[in-house]
Amino acid sequence: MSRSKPTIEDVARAAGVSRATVSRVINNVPGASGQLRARVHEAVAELGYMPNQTARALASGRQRAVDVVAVTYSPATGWLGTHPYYSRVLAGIMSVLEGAGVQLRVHAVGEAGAAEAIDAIAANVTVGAVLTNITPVLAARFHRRCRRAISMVATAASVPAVEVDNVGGAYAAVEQLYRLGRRRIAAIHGPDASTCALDRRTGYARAVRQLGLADLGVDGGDFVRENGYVAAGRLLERHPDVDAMFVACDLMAAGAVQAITAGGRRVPQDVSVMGFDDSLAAVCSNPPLSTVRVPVEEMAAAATRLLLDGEVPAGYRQQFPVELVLRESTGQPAVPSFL
Amino acid sequence: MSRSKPTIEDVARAAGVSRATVSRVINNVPGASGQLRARVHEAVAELGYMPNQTARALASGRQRAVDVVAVTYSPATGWLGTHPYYSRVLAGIMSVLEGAGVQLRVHAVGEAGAAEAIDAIAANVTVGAVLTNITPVLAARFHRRCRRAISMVATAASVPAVEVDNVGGAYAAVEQLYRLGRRRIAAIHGPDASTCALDRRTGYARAVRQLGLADLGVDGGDFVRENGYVAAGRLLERHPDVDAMFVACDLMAAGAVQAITAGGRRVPQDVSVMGFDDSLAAVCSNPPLSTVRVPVEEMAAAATRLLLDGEVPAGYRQQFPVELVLRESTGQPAVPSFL
DNA sequence: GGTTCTGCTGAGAGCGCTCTCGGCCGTACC
DNA sequence: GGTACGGCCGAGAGCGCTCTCAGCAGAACC
Repeated sequence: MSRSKPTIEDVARAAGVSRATVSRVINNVPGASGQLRARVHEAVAELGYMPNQTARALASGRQRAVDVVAVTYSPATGWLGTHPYYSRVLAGIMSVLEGAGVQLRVHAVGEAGAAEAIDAIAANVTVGAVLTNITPVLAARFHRRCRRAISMVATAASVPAVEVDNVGGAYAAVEQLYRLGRRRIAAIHGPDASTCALDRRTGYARAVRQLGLADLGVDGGDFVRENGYVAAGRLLERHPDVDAMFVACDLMAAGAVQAITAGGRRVPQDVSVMGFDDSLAAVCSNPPLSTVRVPVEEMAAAATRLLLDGEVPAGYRQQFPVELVLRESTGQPAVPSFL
Repeated sequence: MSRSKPTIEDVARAAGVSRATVSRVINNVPGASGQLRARVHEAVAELGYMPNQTARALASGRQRAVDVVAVTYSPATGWLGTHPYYSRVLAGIMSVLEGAGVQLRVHAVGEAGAAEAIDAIAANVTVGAVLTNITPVLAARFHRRCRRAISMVATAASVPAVEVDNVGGAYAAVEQLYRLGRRRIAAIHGPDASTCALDRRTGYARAVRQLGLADLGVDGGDFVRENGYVAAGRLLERHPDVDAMFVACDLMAAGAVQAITAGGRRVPQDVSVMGFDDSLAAVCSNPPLSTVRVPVEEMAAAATRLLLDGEVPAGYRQQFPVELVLRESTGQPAVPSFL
């Protein structure tokens, strides 16, 4: 006891009461007189006692932790360091967890051995899990093992999800470029593996068809800036008359802006650029990016709240609105929108 | 048993062995014959058994989790969502934890009640804690409660830390601008509460003095882009002949670039800009930022490895090198450095 | 005074696992 | 044959806590 941390037993002995009473006091449940309460509090303070959360979790059967599961497909360094999306997810979850006495656990799952890792995580879920960047197959597997889960994008039909109208957002983005007088509106698409990317591609295709424009879409590949840079360069080479680009995510759009200006064209005068997400990359770009705002933080917060409220019904869906955010990359607004 | 998850007891019964044997098999420790091993594995597979990590942690006395503690001083939304630094810390930790069977727990601690929160976290540390953005007082408190801790910046003398030569980095940055022919080198400083910011300020001051230049430093405030934008605007107004800016962090530098170009000047021709950190903001800016690279991921990874190796000696320091990364914001390199 | 009721309190049985310890058996050696 | 030894295996004691349940006062009522 002198060396290791004091346990509830030590407190009980010091206060001259039973473990049960100490437990009642520190958990603030009724059934202990004011007198004993004071004695216990005194002993707690004196010993510097802090309850062992692990033991508490085991005994009560409920640990309070939300798990974030991110599947990483790229090499290794991946996900968190490189894409602002994940930070936003964590920030959204955190905002709900603060003060709720619930921990946040982060799991990165490599592609190899993903199934086993998923199983292990699912088996140890407590409050619930927020699934990020997960394939439908893995999502379904997780949900089969553990119902307390919700995905940040629509995946397998059974898996609860918060989602956003990617098709409509992309459509609105193209429409906005059209409204600004652009007629050669190209697109840089994201990876086919991402349903978000596919939906945004669909929205673009639908819009250009509806507006009677040429489909100038190219594959950009993964959601990283470099790909946006390369794709934009290729695009300008192939179609020098392009006057606008709709890019599948802000990070790629930031790369596209760099490529466009590096090639001697001006943004937005010669080529307007529209991103998607409204992430840090959008406001760090120069000029700042007009973009389709995806309320990632709000979505993650909502998902977390659902988990805290209990099991989420299978197949549950909550749709969030997207919103056009106009900054300078599509034409000078009256006042810079970011001040 | 039919409803709830199978326990080790169920597996033991199914395999016709004792709990101890099952434990030996699933933990892959010697002392079980190949025959029983097979039986147990079979039973595990059949029941879909997954060990309860909480019980395992309690029994063995060692849970395997690294805690990241971030103190948030700003309003609420704060830290993770807005500054790339934290993502990099998490990414660095993750890279070490992957496959080590160690969890990552994230704790955001508000300014109010920080002391209590710190105590609670310290009492439940297992592998150790990585302290981020913490004040010396809180860091010392944490370290007093729990030795298995390491800070991402040098704080109280007793608290182990990984650190970087901010003074030298700032000095080198200014020197580089000088070497490029700049003579009116301004600075946008970070918040006084940050020791990093103070050190970078010192490095700047020392450099301009040494080089015989005017000290054109202004306070930018917190490490956010908006502050960089505003400060750069103010700077250009006050000193229209400024031909370079050394900015305390990339995020602010990205804002500064926006303000400079919005004011009709060109980067780097009219004003060179040098950031600090080499974060996502540096490569998303346009033109991409020359910056002082702080190897945050490597530092976080090293800190994590130290914790995994055991208790870190009080007062431990590990210095990491900074490195000038030259991109276009200080003059066109031969080839774009980011391709 | 006897009964019932209520409110505190502590004993003790777990939660699901790890890990020590001792028993048992088979082999080796004298 | 007797002893020593080493490899397997299971019994059982925890890990630090929660929570039920029974006991025991003291108050209230007839």
